[in-house]
Amino acid sequence: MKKYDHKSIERKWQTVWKKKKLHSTPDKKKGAENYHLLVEFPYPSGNLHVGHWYAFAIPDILARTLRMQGKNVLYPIGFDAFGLPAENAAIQRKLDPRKWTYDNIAHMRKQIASMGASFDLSREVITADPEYYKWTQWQFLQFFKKGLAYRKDTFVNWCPKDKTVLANEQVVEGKCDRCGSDVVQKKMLQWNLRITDYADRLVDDLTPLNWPEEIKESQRNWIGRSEGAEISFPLEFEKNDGSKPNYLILHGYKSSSKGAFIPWLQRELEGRGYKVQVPDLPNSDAPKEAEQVKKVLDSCPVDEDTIIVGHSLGGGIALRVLETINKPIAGLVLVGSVVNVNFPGAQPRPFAQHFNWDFDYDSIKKLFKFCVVLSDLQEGNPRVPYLKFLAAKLGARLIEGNAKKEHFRNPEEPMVLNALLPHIPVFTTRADTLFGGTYLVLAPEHPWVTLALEQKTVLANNDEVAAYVAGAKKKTELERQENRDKSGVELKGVMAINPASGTKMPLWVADFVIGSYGTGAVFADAHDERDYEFAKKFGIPLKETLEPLVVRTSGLDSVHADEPFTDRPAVLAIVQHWAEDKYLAVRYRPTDTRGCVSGGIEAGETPEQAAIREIAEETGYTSAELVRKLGGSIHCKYYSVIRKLNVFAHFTPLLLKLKDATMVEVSEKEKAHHEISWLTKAEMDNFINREDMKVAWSRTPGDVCYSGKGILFDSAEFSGLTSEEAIPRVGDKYGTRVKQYRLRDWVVSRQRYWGVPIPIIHCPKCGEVAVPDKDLPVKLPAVKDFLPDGNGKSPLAKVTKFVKVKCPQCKGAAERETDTLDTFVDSSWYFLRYTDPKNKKEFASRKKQDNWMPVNFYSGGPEHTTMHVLYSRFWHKALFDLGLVKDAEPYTRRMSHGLILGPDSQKMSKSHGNVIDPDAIVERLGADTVRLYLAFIGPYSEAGSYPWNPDGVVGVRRFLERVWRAQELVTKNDVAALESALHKAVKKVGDDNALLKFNTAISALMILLNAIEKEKTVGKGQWQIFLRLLAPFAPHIADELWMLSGKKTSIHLEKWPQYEAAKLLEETATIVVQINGKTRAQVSIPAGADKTAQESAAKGAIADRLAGKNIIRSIVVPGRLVNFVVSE
RNA sequence: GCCGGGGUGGCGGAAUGGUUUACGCGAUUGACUUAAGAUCAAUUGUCCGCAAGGACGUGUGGGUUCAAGUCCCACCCCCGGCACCA
Repeated sequence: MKKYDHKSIERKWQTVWKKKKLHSTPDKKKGAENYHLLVEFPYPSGNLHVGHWYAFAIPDILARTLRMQGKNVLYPIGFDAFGLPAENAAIQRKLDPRKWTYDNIAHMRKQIASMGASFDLSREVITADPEYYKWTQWQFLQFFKKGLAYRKDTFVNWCPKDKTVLANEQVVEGKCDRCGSDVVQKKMLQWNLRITDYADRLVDDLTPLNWPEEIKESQRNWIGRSEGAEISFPLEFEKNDGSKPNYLILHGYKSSSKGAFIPWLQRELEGRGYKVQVPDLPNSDAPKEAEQVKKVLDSCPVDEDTIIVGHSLGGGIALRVLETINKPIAGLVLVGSVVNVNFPGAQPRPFAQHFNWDFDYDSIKKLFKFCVVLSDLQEGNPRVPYLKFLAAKLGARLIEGNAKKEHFRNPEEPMVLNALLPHIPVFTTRADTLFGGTYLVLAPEHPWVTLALEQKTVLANNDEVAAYVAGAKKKTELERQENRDKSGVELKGVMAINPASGTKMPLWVADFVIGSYGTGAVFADAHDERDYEFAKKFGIPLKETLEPLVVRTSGLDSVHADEPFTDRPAVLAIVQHWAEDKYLAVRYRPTDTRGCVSGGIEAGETPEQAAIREIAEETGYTSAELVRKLGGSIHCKYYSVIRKLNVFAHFTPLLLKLKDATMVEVSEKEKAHHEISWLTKAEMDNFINREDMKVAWSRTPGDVCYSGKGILFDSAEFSGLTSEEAIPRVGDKYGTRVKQYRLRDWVVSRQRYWGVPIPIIHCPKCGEVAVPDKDLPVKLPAVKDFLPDGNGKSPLAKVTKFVKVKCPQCKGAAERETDTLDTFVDSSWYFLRYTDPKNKKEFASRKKQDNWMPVNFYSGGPEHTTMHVLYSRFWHKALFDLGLVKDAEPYTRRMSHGLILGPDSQKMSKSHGNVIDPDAIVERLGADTVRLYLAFIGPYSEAGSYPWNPDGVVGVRRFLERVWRAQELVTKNDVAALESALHKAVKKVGDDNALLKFNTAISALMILLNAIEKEKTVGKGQWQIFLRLLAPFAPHIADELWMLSGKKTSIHLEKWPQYEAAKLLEETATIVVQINGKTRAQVSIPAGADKTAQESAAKGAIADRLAGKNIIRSIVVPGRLVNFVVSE
């Protein structure tokens, strides 16, 4: 027999498989169900590491097993070829990123081939191929046309070193995840995808998916949905003379004081006690500026508290009125203001000649304290850009949104009222504490703060606030996170009104409130730790509106569902020692309740009397005296084991102190129930195991914040409700129910060269125009200089030939978008391309997709379980909504594999010097050994981390050597003694492979080989079954031994062996004999012996031990165990 | 802090409520060998004991059960996600 020569065997079979096209997968195979097994395609970094082996060679075991089991398995691979490293190589080593990438791919293809994996290489996909990215661009454009892709001026993470924008996930603790530089915030126009529109579906659709909870949970956390209410807090400005603002409302062209929203607005304002003037302007159908302005000046008094509101043409009148009277007013609000006839794109209007549009913006600007321009986005050109221009000229706040009816023509237009009545919208998940809200806190970035600071006159302490806001903005995200000491400044001269309680609430600005979450403002109350801490620090009054309610839901005293509650007034008595700094700890034995003395208040008793009585009854101490009451009531629902009913207890928590050790005798019953000890404060913290007692105990040092759920008081009609009941009701009454997400829209713009060009043309006339399908792909041009230009533009911006184009719509001069797409876009749909990789007309035909979608099983690394999986799920849903794919979810099953660590249990890295080079191990021990070792190291189904053990690899190599030698033991006839072991192995390997528990499957193979070696012989048929079990794990040696055993065709075309249930049983069963649950002996009995026989055999084995003892009971588990329960 | 997953020999890990530690590594002893390596055979949870045997043992403490790594309760620790998120 030759030696086991892995090199020649592996080379030989890899060549044979390739030649026979063993692994190219047909779209359909007769009698075989299709199965799409997906692994994350690699980035072509240039070298295959152990992690790649773990990611590719191990799922190959499943692919091969399923194929033998009759499935038509697609196991595809490709390259995620765009990305920063290629560009860095280009910059640092003056290499062409294209060449660098494709050379790496060529090298990695060879390395991948050395694994002996059954990849269908004919379907290989490379994201940097124009044939691929043509469809990335095409899909992006479908999203663009549907409004899912949009450009927005946003604060983005800017890495000053890489000179590029980073996605949130590329910022790790405030630093660039690539170079470690501090990330700064910079405002730039960026392409975004509206993933937030899909947030709800991305969360909800997780529920039915049969994925590990871990992965679903990380997706949910990343999306961070929370449900609550948005509540508005109206603002009131403090004026010395107590005067209020008054309003002057000017209607538009062909309108009147009864037009559009005006009557409604007038009612709303007057209902709030404001004076409102609404003049009817003369000749509204054929207006003249001078005439209308004169009417206003003559009939409408204006003072410094006046807010002038102009709708449409009334906006122009308002400007002229203000310019003419030339004295200070409170504010100016322009609602869909008339477009200046001279503005580019303005339409000719009949009244144009009677108006003069030459305003002195600079002097008008000085006359108002604030100015707001309302713009309805439905109006489009030219109004929307004009209002942008106008707002800039006036230094006004521009509010863009959607009116109820275009051009604010609905009878009710809330946008207008909201702009007139300054108010702060606040998001809360705890509307139940609204009545206790005593102040508001705004983020330093809050738009209202920005507005107030711009006006300068709104805040009495403008400079102080400005300084605080500037300081907060200067801090990086990291600094804000690190410094948890609360800081803040009060906004003086303005108060908010609590819409529920009517309380006046001071406003504060503080950087613990996050500008980008919710509305960037919170209402603060006594039942939130942060608000509590902040209020204590700055001396802001608080108001409690919640008494704790604890419902015991675990343990013997957990409430019984569907049973009524009996109310019970009670005391919780915390008792101090007379001399030491210790407290009386009571353990109530029947329910293992550990805490303090507690008990009901009898009729006619005060809580104090009840406490003193209970202390004496339970513990015997009689000298207790009240120290103080520990805050308000604590409510608790639990099941009373003694009284056998649900109790709703209302505890009065008291602190008492014993004067001395005087005691009376405790009744036997109480003694049996209560275990008494004296514990220090720290010991008490650990001792108490019931939430209600913990709440009482937490109050012993004094005033504390209770942030749990409870029962409302001082909350009008909501008093007496529980938090759960009150949250939706209060929210509905004083606000609207809304959902908030941590997830932000996906910024896909990258100011980099080596990526997919964004197929958009910017035309000065037509705006953002999609590149027509016939011009796709927009090819990435060759460039010489790969450095970003430092202004936030990609190197493409320097390629004039690329940039200068004609607008596809108006044929005028236009410019191309020069940003490229985030590589997460490339990898959001690659698996679809595998189904139809050569299609020139579509990214993949629906028919071909149907063969392989949804993916049956997606195996990947835990590092991709949040972002990549989330992005590709979003992408797929967006395609689904466009009718381009048939499923709303791309992956039926997703699993994360673990991480292979270096031999020192550290992450493999050059700096640690612990990198295992798979090529070297393959050279020395063979690919089969590496595959087998990695499969054996631990369960593939769990994302654990496993250190590489060099001795362990040698161990599995030893196993393969033994397999090799075992071919000498093959004889003609099957060996009966091996049948049971063989069939067990067939079952175990089949079952375990399906669950990805390759480690235990291999152990079953080892057990079988051990049995073969013990018998020193194995039947040829049995041997060939063993080889088929081995084939998925060690495909090369298995095929070689298969051939040596006399077969002519590849083992990988064979069927998976079947096991016979009857043959799983051993001929003799080993029975464990126990006495009182302790193992005392083992007996062998024939398999299938009945219970009685098993029992009597067991008795025989331990006859001496049973002598003189009384067998009360015997438990027989057939084929396994007999347990005799005996008494002495 | 919230959520999720875990905690079993010297190590990686096995274990439908039924012999804890399968399988492998390592270690110890022996055989072969001049020797080493390779290979083969045996031993290998801890403690007590000359032994037979016994006691203990799956993070800690309780509980349910004839029987608990597994089920229930409380707590501790480790890993992962989120985090001044209202």
